[in-house]
Amino acid sequence: MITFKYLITSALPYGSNIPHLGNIIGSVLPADVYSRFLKLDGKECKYVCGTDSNGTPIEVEATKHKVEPSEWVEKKHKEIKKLFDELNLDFDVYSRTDNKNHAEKTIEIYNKLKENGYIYRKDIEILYCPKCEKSLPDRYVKGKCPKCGAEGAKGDQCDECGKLFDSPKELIDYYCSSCKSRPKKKKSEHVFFKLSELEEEIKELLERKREKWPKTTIKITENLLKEGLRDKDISRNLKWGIEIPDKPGQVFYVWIDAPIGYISFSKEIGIEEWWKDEDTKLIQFMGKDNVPFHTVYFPAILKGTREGYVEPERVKSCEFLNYGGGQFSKSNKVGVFLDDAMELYPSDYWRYALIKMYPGKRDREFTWKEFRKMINHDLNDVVGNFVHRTLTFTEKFFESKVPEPDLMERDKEILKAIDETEKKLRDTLGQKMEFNKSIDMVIDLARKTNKYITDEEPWKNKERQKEVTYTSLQVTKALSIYLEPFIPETADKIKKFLGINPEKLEQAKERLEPGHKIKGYEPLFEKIRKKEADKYEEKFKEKNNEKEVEEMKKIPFDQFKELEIKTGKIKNVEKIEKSDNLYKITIDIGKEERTAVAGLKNYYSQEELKDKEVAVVTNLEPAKIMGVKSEAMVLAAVDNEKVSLLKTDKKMKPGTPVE
RNA sequence: UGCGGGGUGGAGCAGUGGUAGCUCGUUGGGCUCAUAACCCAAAGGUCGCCAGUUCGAGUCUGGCCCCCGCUACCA
Repeated sequence: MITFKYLITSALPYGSNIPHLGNIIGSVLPADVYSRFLKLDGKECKYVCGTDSNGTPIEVEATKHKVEPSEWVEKKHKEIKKLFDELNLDFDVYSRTDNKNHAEKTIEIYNKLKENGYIYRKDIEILYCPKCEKSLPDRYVKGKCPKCGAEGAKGDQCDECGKLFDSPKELIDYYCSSCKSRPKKKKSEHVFFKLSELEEEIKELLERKREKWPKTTIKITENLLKEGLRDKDISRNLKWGIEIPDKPGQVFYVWIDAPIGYISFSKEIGIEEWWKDEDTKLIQFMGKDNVPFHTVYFPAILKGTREGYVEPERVKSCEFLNYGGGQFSKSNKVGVFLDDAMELYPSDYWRYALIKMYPGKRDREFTWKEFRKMINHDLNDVVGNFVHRTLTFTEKFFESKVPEPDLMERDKEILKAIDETEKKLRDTLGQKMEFNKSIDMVIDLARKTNKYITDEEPWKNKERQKEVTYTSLQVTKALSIYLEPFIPETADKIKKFLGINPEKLEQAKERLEPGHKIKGYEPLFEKIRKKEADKYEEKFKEKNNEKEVEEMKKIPFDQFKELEIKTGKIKNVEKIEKSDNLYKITIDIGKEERTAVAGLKNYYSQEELKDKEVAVVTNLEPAKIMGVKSEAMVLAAVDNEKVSLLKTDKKMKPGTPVE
């Protein structure tokens, strides 16, 4: 019989900040539950993970805090590791991608790809910020969205209207997001990976795994393949990252090196060869946004080495857990983060609630109300109280010893339910990875037994005391085992109460011997009061607002002076074809006339605008918007619903400077 | 724009052709061993809308309306 090796990975937490609840339930927690379950079932299983320590956001975050990226990552990595420890995530290795071992592995794989002809170079045009002295990835360029006119649209996509940009240069008045100055265009030679040549192999991979991967994973991958795979730019003009050996000054794109972390971390614990062992089952956990990297890019890279790496057996992706009507956001700090969480409640509270909320099928919302309900009702009332009453019976009726029963049909039914729960667990958790359902099965066992106790009334029916106590104790023991993958601290507590130390899933079927003495007990959980939950709801709402204020950046006066603002008189207004909101406006600014493209159509009619005297920025770099060259920018007060042009309150000559 | 997911009693969800279910909440009752807990019962749904297939549809088909997500660096 083949003994499979189970290699569990979860998407690497990104080291720019502390993960939030969404990050936890998306990857590290389900992977932990799963690997704990496999280990409990006696499988050979390793869970590898680590901090993704490279890339721009970390560099940006470090700069913001005036430290070196290495220092920043060092700090965050330690914090994250400590928090994960508190959450009882049972990694076999939790490393990081900014160590030597990882860099070597990445370079080794890159060299293999190069040997096999999958690497080439090409010139591309990038944006470079002279002030920050660095090139800007799309997301770090901001500007006004040419479609909806929203300010602060990111270079890859406008958050307001969803418009996608091929290049951040499509933005009106684009600027560097960190220093607000105007980036310059620059040519740069980049390294490309011939992903297109591996398209067929990836398609074959998908076909092979069609039965095994979950539906969402398949869909996302199919979608990607439908559009056809394009070669991938794998280099970045950054300092912080793994330097490309034959391309000094450039580092690997983080998504190239990050998944390689799974391999390099495995190496650290001496199981690198699992990656080329056909008996290895690679099981990967991640949020849905990470799927392409695990079903397409990473497998393509591994295939490109021609070294027989294993394919992912299962790629479990999860939908998003949202907060306050939107997504949790690392960059905007919306929602509850792991450090907040661990300060407030015990690890098992979070583990339980998050698993229950596991967004397997659709996005879900984290609410404090629901959190409180889950803890108070499921954990406290059902599990906690069940264990407590069972142990009380044992103490009161039988001097803390397991009684010798004379089992009736009803008792046997409950005992049978213990064994059935194991089967259900294997199915819902082991096979189907339905996290929320699987923990429900376990809680149900306690629920069912609670009902049985109430029906049998052992406090009244003295002749039934033995059987009911015996049976409830067996259930309690089973719970201490079944709960372990989900809420290990609680499971351990119950084991201590009972004075046992089972380590395998099958042991749930072995009964506690009559005469066995229990060690003692205390309440397992404490309820969350309504006031408390309400307070936190308020608190984490406020947090948002603070953040917005923080984002307001001060600029030196000199920078302001660089802007040339003048009064101008609108001469002519034309609609721009195919545009929802744009006008082409001709403005008299004194010595000359300028053309401006402005998003005003939804707010002003052509007639209203004509002959208006307005404030105009006249020294912006011209930008082409919807095919029209815009050489000036009309200033206006902008709200979500209203837009009001700025104009002088006395009559001024067109072209008068504004200071 | 394209793609995906979803719309089931007050809330959160399960349910892929055969009497509409679970947890919470509400109301009433039981019990009093236990952490004001536990147990029972009731009320509450024309399963988003329309048309079709079928002996029979929440479940299949077509159209429509809403919500949400993804669209290649937020799990």
